[in-house]
Amino acid sequence: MKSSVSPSSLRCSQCSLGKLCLPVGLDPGDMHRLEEIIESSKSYKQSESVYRAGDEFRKIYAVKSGLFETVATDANGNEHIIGFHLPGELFGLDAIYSGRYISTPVAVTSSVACSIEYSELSDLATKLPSLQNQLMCLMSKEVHSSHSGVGEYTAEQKIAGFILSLSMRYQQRGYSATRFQLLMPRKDIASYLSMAPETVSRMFRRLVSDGILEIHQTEVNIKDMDHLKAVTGHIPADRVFFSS
Amino acid sequence: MKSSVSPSSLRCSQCSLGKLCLPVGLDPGDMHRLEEIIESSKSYKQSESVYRAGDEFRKIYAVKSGLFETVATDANGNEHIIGFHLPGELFGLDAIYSGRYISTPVAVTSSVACSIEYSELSDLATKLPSLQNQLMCLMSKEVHSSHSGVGEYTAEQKIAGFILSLSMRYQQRGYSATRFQLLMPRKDIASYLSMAPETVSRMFRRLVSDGILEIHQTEVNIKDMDHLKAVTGHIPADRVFFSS
DNA sequence: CGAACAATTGAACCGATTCAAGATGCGTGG
DNA sequence: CCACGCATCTTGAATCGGTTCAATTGTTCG
Repeated sequence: MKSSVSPSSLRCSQCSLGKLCLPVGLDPGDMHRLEEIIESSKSYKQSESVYRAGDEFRKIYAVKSGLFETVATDANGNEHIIGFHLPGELFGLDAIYSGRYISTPVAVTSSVACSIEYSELSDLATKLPSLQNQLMCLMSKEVHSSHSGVGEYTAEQKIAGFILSLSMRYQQRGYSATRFQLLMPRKDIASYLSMAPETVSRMFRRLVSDGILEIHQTEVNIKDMDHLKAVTGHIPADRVFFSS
Repeated sequence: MKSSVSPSSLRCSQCSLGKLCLPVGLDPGDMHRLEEIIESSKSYKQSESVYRAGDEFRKIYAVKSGLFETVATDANGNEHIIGFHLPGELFGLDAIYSGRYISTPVAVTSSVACSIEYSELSDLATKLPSLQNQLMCLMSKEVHSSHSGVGEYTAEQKIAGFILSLSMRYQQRGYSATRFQLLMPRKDIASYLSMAPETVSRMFRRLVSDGILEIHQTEVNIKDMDHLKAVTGHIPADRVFFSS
């Protein structure tokens, strides 16, 4: 039996999301059926949580505007930021396995998100192979991103990599790659990167004094992208891989 | 439209794999159709690689026996171990997104793996909703595992968590949870945990002198599981989450 | 304007790395 | 079967990066 999905079509070259924050690459008819199961958007005030870790998994969410961060509590009761979710990105996908959400998404600023009942999405994916492929692609990307941060990095490399990751993700969603807002507090960046807030400050200062960045309050301006990439010394989450 | 997939059935309570190293939970007929697309097993000698980072993505692989580790090269040319794959576990899933493998799986000892053409699996999943669900579940588990290691941990916690993770994964596959072989060299454990090989030795020594472990060459014996869990101080990859 | 919180800066401390040396295990050949 | 050589693992001491603690500056908002 010849496969109906060619290898090249497996590649998810365009995972950026339309205004409905869902994968594109579907034909208009399929897209319409997808839109039908998307629930209406909901606004979240600052510090408001979408659901709580431990809640039963039912929906996945897409950020429409603002910023969400996911918080997980470890066995010792310490909270860790395990991810930031920019407009166009999804969260809740990691709950499929256990059937319960493993982290709590919190709105960093006033934000808007929409949701999709996973069981309905799953059903629809059965009927629309291209949607199924998009979903697998999204999940794979998550795995990819999780792994790309692995390794031994200095505090400077982690900060540079963090800024670079935000830059690429904003760019992919159609925003500027060189100017954007750092909406999350320093202590949350610190938690996400597993370092002290003081170190975050010091590394920002170093990157600024090296002429790589400009930072004024929450506003970031990347002055020397090449130099920034050189500092990271690792494979960014969204980097195209090359054969070695 | 009522969903045909109830929320409870979304939970992948039994992700352990049968002798064919693929998800169970399929009815016999479906299982048979799945078996048909599984390619014959292949043996790999020590240090032999299954594919290379950068190769075009076509297949996913399941470990039948032995041990594989995946190696990624960062932008500076440094190699990092980003994962170990025990019998019954899959690798190659992170390549769906980019269409190319991002890491090179290497046999740590003489090992056996089988493969499945992803396009055929993807096609079949369209026809078998339960298979699609199993695939999503597996991917979700990968994301889950990747996140669970996030956070600031001491060298001792990382080593304890590593041993605990292996223990749970071996147990899930029907092996002993307290006695198993540490087939990978210390330097690869060190790379995986982002620490110096010397520190791996020191931490093993500490856990042994605390009466938590016994280690003789590659043989590990967990003497005090509760104490081991207490030392980790984080949420192991396979731990059932609780609401806080 | 002033209070409360967030971010920055400085100095001492600590854990992990690095460098160097010694021990152990293992395959090979005498 | 033992001796040798190589690789891996272990152990010790000095160094370094990041944390911690403490104090200051900056920012936001009632």
